[in-house]
Amino acid sequence: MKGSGLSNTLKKTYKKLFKAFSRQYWWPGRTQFEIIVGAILTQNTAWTNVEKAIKNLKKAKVLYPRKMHDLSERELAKLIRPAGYFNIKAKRLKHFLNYLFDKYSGRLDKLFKKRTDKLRRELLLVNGVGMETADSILLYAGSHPIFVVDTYTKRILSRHMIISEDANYDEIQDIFMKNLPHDVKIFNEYHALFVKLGKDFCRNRKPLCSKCPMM
DNA sequence: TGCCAGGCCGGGT
DNA sequence: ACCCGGCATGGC
Repeated sequence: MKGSGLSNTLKKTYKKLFKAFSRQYWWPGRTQFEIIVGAILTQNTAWTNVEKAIKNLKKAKVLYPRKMHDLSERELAKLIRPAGYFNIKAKRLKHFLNYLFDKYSGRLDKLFKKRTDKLRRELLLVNGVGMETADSILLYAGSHPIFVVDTYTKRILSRHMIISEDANYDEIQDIFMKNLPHDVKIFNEYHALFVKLGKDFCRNRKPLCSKCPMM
């Protein structure tokens, strides 16, 4: 599919989803730091499990960069247990915090002042932060205009023949970045709508294609 | 009761 | 440049 056709398809799809589901009010988290922590905890994990972990962190009053940085890895792992992969995720959170304190003295406002492309490259150097996590942090915590691609995005687009089965992350992201205005609100809402559609109608186990608003 | 969930890394080919 | 096993809890 070529340029203008694709652009129209993406805009129509957005309108269809927005009409079906309306605003999603993402990211489900208030502070920038909570969003970053959630982005790491939700890696290949159901959000309901992440919520339990976040609740533990709040109850322990460690959902702040300084407090979590001071916490031992073992203690952190214990608190985030319900999110699964708790040992490796505790390491990943620590890696991010080490980076944040080494380079930005623990200040997220400083971190997010960096240019989008430079910051993205930096985030990808943090062990445990891959492309989706980096882009989620950029868009939802930092309000940088970048499109987040996840399994739902891939599954939905490939099932609807808009992309091929084996399209990789960058290719899919490019489709959106090259065919939509670079608008934080649009990128935010679009990805959230894909997740909503994915959860309700496009699970791997139980697809509900007959009722899918895309059809 | 097995399979899956808003990935990513490290080692192998 | 891919491909694969490992990481782990909770819900349906």
